[in-house]
Amino acid sequence: MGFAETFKALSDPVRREILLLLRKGRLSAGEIGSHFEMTGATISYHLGILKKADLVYETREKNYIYYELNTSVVEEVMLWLSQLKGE
Amino acid sequence: MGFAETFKALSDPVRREILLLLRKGRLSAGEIGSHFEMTGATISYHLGILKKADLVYETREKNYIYYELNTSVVEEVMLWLSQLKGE
DNA sequence: GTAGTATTTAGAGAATTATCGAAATAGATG
DNA sequence: CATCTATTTCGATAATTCTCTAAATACTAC
Repeated sequence: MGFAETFKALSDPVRREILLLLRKGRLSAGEIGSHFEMTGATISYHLGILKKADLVYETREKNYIYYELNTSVVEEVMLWLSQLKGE
Repeated sequence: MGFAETFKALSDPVRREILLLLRKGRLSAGEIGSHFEMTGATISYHLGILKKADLVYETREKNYIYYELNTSVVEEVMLWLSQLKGE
């Protein structure tokens, strides 16, 4: 939705790391979790925040939920930032 | 320093608003504060965070402390974000 | 339907953050 | 130096955030 949610979502190092992981393509919640020393519940919490910020979206398949980057919101953030420099 | 501090600094709506105010040029702490319904102490707290994140710098003059945008860090943030999209 | 795997939701505690009022610092001016 | 203005720092509190464990949901496969 608004920038508030997006910037908030980007402000956590775990969530930024998740976004970086997703650069190479979609991953299931479990695969994402395996990169961190945290419970699945905590990862799910972070994924929920990223999802609410529209930074990722999910696709359900079989037993899994796959997460994928949504770069269009990244663009919007960059646009917001660009108004700080020059113009 | 690191992105952690910068993104954290950007994650608060008051601080983002302060950055927008500074687009038009430097402002004293008091002038910045006059745009918000908060005590000077709180504004000072936010300015401290922006300063630590290198998003603003201060110049002291007379009785005042003026704050000014530091756009170079904004560039770095945009660079970080750009790695999420493309390539 | 039962059992098993993947993930989320709920509830709770610890840590961090935003805010305030009051006191402290810095500089200007009489 | 005494006082006034601008700003920050301190100590405390309320709110938010991150993390966990345990329980719930969703889907698969037998």
